[in-house]
Amino acid sequence: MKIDPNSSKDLSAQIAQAIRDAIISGQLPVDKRLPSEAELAEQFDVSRPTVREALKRLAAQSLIRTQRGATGGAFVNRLTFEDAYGQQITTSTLLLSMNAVSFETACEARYALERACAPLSAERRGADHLATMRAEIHRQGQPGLSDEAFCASDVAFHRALVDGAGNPVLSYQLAGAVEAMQPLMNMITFTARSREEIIALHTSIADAIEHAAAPAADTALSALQRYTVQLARDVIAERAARSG
Amino acid sequence: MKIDPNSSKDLSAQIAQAIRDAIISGQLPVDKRLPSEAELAEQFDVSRPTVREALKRLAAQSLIRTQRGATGGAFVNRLTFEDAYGQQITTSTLLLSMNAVSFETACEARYALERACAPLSAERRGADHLATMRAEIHRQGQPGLSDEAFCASDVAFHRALVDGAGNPVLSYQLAGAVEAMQPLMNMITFTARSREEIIALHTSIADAIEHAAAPAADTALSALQRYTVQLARDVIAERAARSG
DNA sequence: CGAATTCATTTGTCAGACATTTAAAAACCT
DNA sequence: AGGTTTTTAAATGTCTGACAAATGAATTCG
Repeated sequence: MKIDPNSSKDLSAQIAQAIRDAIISGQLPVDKRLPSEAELAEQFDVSRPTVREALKRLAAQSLIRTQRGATGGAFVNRLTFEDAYGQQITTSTLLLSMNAVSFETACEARYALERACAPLSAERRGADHLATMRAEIHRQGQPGLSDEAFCASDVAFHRALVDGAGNPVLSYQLAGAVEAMQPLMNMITFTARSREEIIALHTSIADAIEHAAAPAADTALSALQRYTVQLARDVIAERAARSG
Repeated sequence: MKIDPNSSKDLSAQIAQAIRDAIISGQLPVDKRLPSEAELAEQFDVSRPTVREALKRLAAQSLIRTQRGATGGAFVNRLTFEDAYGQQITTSTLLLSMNAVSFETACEARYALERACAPLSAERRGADHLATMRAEIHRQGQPGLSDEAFCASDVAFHRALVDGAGNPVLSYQLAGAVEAMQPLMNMITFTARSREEIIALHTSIADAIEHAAAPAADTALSALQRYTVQLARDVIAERAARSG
């Protein structure tokens, strides 16, 4: 393999891309051991620190894992759904916080995706998913629950709804949408009144899922979306009034 | 800032996490310049190569960018939707190829999400989105089109449908689902007969979007999903018969 | 034969050096 | 004085060489 030393990119970036391409194309199968750092350095005709920087780039994307010792080295990592969840959540969170995405836009995307899961969840959810939803609703009604705990419970409720669809690819896609919204949601659920309303809507959703009533679930989710957006508008308007 | 040299993790991983947390929490705003590598090395009490490995990890996630020269350094990067698309596509592709996700599961997730976009797209799509969809349908009918080109056109068609919803967060989420399916789709669209059927369904979808007929779009998308799944089943069955 | 030890391999970390890029400061010429 | 060229300083990019630490395998010893 060869690397262009006159490219605009770093050597380590080029090497990382070359290895990444080999992994994506299947040339390097899962659990395959890469050559040692010294061997890679010789193959690419660069120094070991440069190879190491390339490997760290790949490790940051969970594409490889490394092990020390005699039989150690860098191995192609099987990307698990859990790894992917984490990356998706980090990326989605930063995307929303850094790009001035309006609350309504984020909310619309989230509920559109969630409504897509609802019919599948109504059809297939297990007893455990329903039990989780009920338990989280109960927790949300506890007096003295902090805003952070309420939002975490809210996330858990919606995760259970999504997981009920029994499709890990969908769960992965939704993880980012649901969890990345949490910081934004934190701003608008600080009054006791809004909690009551949200709990009532959650109950409607759980009822619909329990009775495999997909249209009712869709209706309740739409209502929750409308209510959430309205709350956000009120909060923003009140803030503007107070500061203006 | 301090780092635990006895942790199970690499020093560079710990340092990367510390800086990542600072970015996510907002302590380090967009375009803020990080201390120089030499200063970071002193602050964390490690060597410069270790700091560099940490920075490369962050660069791999598009969290920072670096610039050489007198006023250069590492800057907190604004994560663009485009960057996020790319990461999402890479992650989704590997997730599907490494985890023995069934074609049907992936297909279900993709069409569930796409059907979630369709009503919004029917309501809001611009003339450009519709024009793109029509142009791609026309291309798909050209004789002598390679399988790869047909699939690329298929992706472009569905991207236009999704982008028509006018919600960048949705487009971002769907990018992974649609593009990651392309390698899988490549396997099943190699006969002229299947192309005709797919083109007919694409036309139904475009018609529905043009006339803001959300239910019709949903029906056509469902039909396309069913047809795709059936094609995949046939292809798999035929392969089993030929090899068995 | 089994347990302890040695050994070789590989990643993790460090120190120091030089190359390259870049913008600002200084010097210079008109 | 003004504009151009040169110099300089600061920062990242890369290399060399070395040592530490972990780990499995080979070896030695009881």
